[in-house]
Amino acid sequence: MAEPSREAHRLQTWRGIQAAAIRLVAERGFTAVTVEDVAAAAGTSRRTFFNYFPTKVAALFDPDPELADRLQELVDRAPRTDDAWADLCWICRGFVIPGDDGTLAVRRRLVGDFPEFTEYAGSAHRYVERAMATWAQGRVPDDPLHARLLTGAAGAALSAAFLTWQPDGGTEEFDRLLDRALASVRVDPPGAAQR
Amino acid sequence: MAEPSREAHRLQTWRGIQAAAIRLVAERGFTAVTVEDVAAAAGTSRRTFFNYFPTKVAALFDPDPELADRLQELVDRAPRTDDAWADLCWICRGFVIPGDDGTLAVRRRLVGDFPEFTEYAGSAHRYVERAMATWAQGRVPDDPLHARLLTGAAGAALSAAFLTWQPDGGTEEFDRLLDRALASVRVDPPGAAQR
DNA sequence: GCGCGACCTTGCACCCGGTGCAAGGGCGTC
DNA sequence: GACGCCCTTGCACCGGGTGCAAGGTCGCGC
Repeated sequence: MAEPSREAHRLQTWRGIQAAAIRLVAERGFTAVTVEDVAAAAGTSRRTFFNYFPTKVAALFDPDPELADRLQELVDRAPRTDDAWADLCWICRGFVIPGDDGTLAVRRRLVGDFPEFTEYAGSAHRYVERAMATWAQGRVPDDPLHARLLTGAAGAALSAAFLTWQPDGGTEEFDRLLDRALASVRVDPPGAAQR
Repeated sequence: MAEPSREAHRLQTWRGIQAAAIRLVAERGFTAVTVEDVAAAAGTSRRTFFNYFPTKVAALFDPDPELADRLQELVDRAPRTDDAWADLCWICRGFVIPGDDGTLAVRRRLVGDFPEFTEYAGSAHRYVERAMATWAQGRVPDDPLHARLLTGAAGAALSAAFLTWQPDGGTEEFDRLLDRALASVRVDPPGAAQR
């Protein structure tokens, strides 16, 4: 209703497809759902599906465009202390909490119900890792090893917390798990003395 | 020559296919080479290719069976101190050095020449991560978060070192890079006090 | 109001990775 | 020498992903 004004309409179909994808996959499992099924359920064509999402997994895990914008802002607002790892942890903590309207739990349940998915869990948050990667590259441009370690370790913490988390109450809340995960990992600059 | 004795013959075709795959991909790039090309170059059929390798990437990155055995031995021989992270680092260091007959460099060059590959670099050493994952699970069975952090962080160190390394002399040797990477990351048990 | 251009949708044809099946051939064994 | 196992291969098929071209719709300037 009202006039969707193109851009709004586009966002609407985007969400329609993602919703359909998540629903169907949650019902039948990833492999048992074809792109065609999803497209049909969303009321569009197969070809249109690929106009919106480059791959089948993307339809499940790509972030809502509005959320993606907020993530970018978050990265831009990140603190810049002497401790790059601490700064990155700050970003990580910010990533999840604000935008969560339950989709995180849905995805976690997906992974739980269909183990085939665990391998996607990594690539799942690829967009997050990409954002962190560019951040790290800008942060320590003269030390690529350090930069890669930072994003890699943060990614490891994120996915460890995500996989350990049980949204239906078996464990602590996700943010607490993530805190613990981040707290038990340290990435020091190459020259620093450890322990 | 001699009588290949079935098992030996099998190993031989396995290596033939992997060699063909690596060679072709190094020449033309991953996407420009089809499974059919590889099979033909290895003197077998497309179908046979899939008898040996489950996926196209696997043909490039699956470890030589003999090497895989050695890796398993390595994991079994791993030390068991109070410091799980240190033990895991020991395993990591052992992973690469012994088996390296240049294939590591070849693969690194592949990734360098065809950026499309960087995303495979992670899954590339998936078998290593799998080995580490089962190790970690046995090592800290009561703390899944910690177990996942261990393998995740180790994986991050491995792939950071791998991606930073330039086999043609631009940087330090791979094992030194890996040492530095492992040294600058710490994973402590959840309860421990940091810093 | 008209017309034009940009964008969006869709169908179609195609490529290629991956799998099940079933037939055929070679090697090892009893 | 015969039987059985494994290995190979072709064939047919599914499904993900892409290029292309036609048609429709929205928005905008005139």
